[in-house]
Amino acid sequence: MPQLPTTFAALGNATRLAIVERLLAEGELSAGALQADSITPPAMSRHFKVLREAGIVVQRVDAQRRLYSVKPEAVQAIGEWVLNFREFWAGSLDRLDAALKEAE
Amino acid sequence: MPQLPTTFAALGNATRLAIVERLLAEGELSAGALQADSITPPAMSRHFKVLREAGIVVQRVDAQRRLYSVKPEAVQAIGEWVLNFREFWAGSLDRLDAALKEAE
DNA sequence: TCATTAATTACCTCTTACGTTAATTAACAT
DNA sequence: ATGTTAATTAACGTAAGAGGTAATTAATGA
Repeated sequence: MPQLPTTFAALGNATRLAIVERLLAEGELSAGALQADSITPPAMSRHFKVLREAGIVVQRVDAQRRLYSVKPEAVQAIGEWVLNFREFWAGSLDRLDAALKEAE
Repeated sequence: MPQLPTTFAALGNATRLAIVERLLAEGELSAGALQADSITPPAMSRHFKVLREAGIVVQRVDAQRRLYSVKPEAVQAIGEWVLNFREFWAGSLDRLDAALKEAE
């Protein structure tokens, strides 16, 4: 499991964040379906690699297609990081803790 | 208010994430108090600038000292991003939504 | 005033990130 | 076999990120 800075760094790029958001909203999608027309396929391919290596997405092979989906643990790790500092929120978010635990 | 990719990018560096975590845990601290000995003051200063420009911290001036603290909205924005995709968690995190709203 | 403390800005170096086009690999379909 | 589709790897250029030393600004204190 990669470090949190690595996760944040991977999401710190608008193209990659958009990929992850589409996968979260629509579920598993192929590289082709995720292709943005403002960028070339090789560039997209490298973004997928960054996301894979950061442990944010997993790749599944189906013939020539590469199907991607988000790893729940990655998003959950971010949620838990926020919750780790819930004292900062003056205790108003205590229920988040239980909720995140349930999702495990 | 900066974009989410900018926020993630700012936290995507181990030194800056450590700064933010100390501020969250200990509250307002001066640049000097946050100084890591593995890095020079100028380098730290530039990290503070990145965090300021990303809207993650605010600077307060006290004589020669610069006092930093975390902007709650920034951490909250991350929490809300996670929650925006709560359907992904099979509805088990619905309560997070209410909790984050309370913290506003 | 002059030295000290706190932090930043200027300048330079090196590495990584991100994009492109061209070439390649792999699986299908005819 | 051959062409087509899907995606990646190779090779290359440019820009941004992160670090250092030296110089500078600003406030304090003797």
